[in-house]
Amino acid sequence: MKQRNAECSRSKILDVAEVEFANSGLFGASVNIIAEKAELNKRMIYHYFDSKEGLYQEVLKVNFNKIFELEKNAFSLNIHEQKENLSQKIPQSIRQGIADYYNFLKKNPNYVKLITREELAGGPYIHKLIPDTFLLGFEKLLQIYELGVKNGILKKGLDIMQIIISINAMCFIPFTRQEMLKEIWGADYDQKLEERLEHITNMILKEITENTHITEGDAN
Amino acid sequence: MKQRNAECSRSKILDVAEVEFANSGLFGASVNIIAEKAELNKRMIYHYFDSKEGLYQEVLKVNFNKIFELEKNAFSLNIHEQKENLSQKIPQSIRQGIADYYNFLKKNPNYVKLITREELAGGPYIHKLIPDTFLLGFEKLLQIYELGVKNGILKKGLDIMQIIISINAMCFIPFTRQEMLKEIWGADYDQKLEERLEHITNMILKEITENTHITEGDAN
Amino acid sequence: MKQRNAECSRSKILDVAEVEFANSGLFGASVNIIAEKAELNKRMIYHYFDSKEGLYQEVLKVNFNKIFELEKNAFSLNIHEQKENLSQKIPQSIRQGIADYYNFLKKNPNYVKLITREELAGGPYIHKLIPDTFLLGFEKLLQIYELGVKNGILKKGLDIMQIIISINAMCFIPFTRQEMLKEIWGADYDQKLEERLEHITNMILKEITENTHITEGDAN
Amino acid sequence: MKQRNAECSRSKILDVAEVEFANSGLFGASVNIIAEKAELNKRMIYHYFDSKEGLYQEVLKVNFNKIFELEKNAFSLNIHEQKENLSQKIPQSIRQGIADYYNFLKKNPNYVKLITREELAGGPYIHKLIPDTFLLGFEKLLQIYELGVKNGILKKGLDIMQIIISINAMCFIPFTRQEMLKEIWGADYDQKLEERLEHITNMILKEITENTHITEGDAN
DNA sequence: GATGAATGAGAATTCATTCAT
DNA sequence: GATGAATGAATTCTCATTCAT
Repeated sequence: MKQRNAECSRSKILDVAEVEFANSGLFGASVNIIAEKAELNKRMIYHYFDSKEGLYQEVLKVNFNKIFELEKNAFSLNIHEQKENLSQKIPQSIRQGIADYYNFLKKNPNYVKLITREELAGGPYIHKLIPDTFLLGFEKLLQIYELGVKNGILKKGLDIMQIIISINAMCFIPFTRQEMLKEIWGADYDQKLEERLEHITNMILKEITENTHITEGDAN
Repeated sequence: MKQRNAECSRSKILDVAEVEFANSGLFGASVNIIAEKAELNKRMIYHYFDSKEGLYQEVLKVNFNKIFELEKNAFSLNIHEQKENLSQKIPQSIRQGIADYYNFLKKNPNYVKLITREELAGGPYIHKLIPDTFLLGFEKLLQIYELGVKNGILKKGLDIMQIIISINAMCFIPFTRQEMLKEIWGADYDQKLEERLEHITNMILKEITENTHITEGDAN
Repeated sequence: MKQRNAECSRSKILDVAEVEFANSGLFGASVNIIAEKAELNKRMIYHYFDSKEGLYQEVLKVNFNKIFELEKNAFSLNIHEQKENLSQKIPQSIRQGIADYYNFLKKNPNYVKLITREELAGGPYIHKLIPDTFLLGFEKLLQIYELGVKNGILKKGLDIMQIIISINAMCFIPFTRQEMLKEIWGADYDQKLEERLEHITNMILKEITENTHITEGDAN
Repeated sequence: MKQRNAECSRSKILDVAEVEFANSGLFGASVNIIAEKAELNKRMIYHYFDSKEGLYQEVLKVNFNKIFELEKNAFSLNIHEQKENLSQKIPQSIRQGIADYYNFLKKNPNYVKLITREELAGGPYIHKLIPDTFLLGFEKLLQIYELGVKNGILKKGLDIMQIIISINAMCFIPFTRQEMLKEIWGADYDQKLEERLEHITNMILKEITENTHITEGDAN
């Protein structure tokens, strides 16, 4: 395991670096500590990633690939389906999309932290690649919204970007403040985290669907 | 005269440091650059604040004082007022409380960034002082909620903490991703920022008030 | 002397660095050793010169300034003097110019070594500043040669650049191979070094003057 | 077949290393770059030469062997030849010796650079092997000089070492400053290089032969 | 014979900090 | 109060070299 396995060494460094960069930032993280925790010689970091910055960028890239992967299946809805189903399928698709996203973040809290840190710094590394990080995972929601409006299922005239921003915000925050919430919620942490998804979904569906459609309550 | 200079130097350092720490973090910020931008000798920083960490803590403290100041007037509602007004006053108070908070963040984006960075790092400096940073500015909302429930104005059984967390999240996010939004929204930035407050308020009131009460639409 | 004297510290570093770079080259020299020998903290090198390379360039600059200073007085000859003196004055001026140059190199063997190292490496630092390092100290010789030819004192049709190159070569070599010659010549080293100037001057004057003019032998 | 490859690898490394050491010095040259340029694995360098230093010494050795080879035929003059020919043969032999040496350097500029770098550093590697690098290629000149003096062809009382040093200097310099001269002389470079040999030879012969003997002009 | 992974020593450089004036 | 010189520890990074395959 430890001996002479390039792929293993490389990914070990990446894993450790992800945690360090997420928790301490590009500057706060130390190459020395990353090497130590990866149980590898410091030199290997430069062997595989050229520089601390190179490693950082690779960590970002790996994380983006994860979300890109998610995006492929996000908000799946066959637009050509029969109309009679839409009033159920559209809210269901939104509900599912938010859940997928939220659960992705729950599994990848470092993704949240890395993105947030990048954004705080003005996004020196991402913004060239990804102009609008809010849309990551939500590209298809724009089409679904239009479809929903056309069929009288979703409210028209909404600024859908504001809604996407709010979804992001509400889904991100338990992971940007993970440490604190773990302490505050204590044993309830896992429970509260699950409830939070329901809370977010309800708020969003209430905001986005026409009042005549019943969208919540049946999920619990 | 000299004393005034001293005061001026001190606050100049604080102002510069706030920006640097907000944008670059405790480790990313450089004492040299802070001194340069403050147009003062590096030595002065140690004179007034003992260390970089000392300066950082003072910056945090200054920012907390601002929000404590806000808190004094937040969600003002004389609980002993006549009951017939409550159905209007409670939503109005909530609306006002969110607006005050949001406008405070708009005026103090560094506050947002500093808190967020602290939380990302696990809050090594704040958590001893402030166990729950979500409550900053929202202590009174808990009481108002209970009053609202007792009077049948607000929905009962809500997890009010989830709602406070969501207010925080939705209000914070335009300032944690300020740079990106400035670029994306361009000339509309100010307009969108104002609209966002309305968006947040509507979502929260819709979530928190009983359906029979009309809470939105009359604010514009 | 050692305490808090910027000028002194700076020049101490320069002096030590000159020796180190001359003997070991830009890459062979060590910042650590330079700091040690200068009895100063390594950090000061970066304080005053930004980088090892910056220090190296400054050392070159200092050495060029020395030769520029020499150049001002080199091959002094008032061209408007009466012609009857020229047959003596021109050879005398050449003799003096070579002697000044040679004695300069004797006093500044590091100059020789630094230039030679630069040239061996293709002159990455000098060539932008000084396209033709052979001419350093010999700019005026070109005019004197023309004057001498016009007055029938110096041979016409000579490639004066080849001669300047040869003067350079013959004057440089005892200092590029200083260590070896010190060992070979032993106690005679100083004596031989003086004789060498005579040897060079004689060869050059023999090459450059018309045969009818007696130019050597009266100098000893 | 494989053995041939081995031989090829070894000499490829040597060739590349010669260039690198000549242009960048022992410290400036990088084992990595040598391996890259030789299109071989770095490990091979250690396989064949044990260490960077070992490789460097081998490069020096190879270059010395070249000049030793030259020396065998240098300044060829059968001392027992009839005296009536000596007045022609001795100058001719000197002329030939210088030309051979000069042309050797022209073909092996790296030899020049390597030796010069060694000397600049105080000759840590050569001086144990070769106490007097000036004599490389000129051992026989000492005997020829004595023969010339005895026969009244060469000036007596000359310090022949100074002359050998000057030959070295004048022959070396176009290759220690090769890059610069290529730029300055441009298209004339090859022409000037040839003329330089004539220039050197004439100066030396003028210096060394009795005035009564005509030594130049008839060689071209 | 050949390769790429791995290493430890040491390089240059930067940092926060303190001293002397 | 203010300044620039000086410091030592730690940082990032590079080097020659060795190991395992």
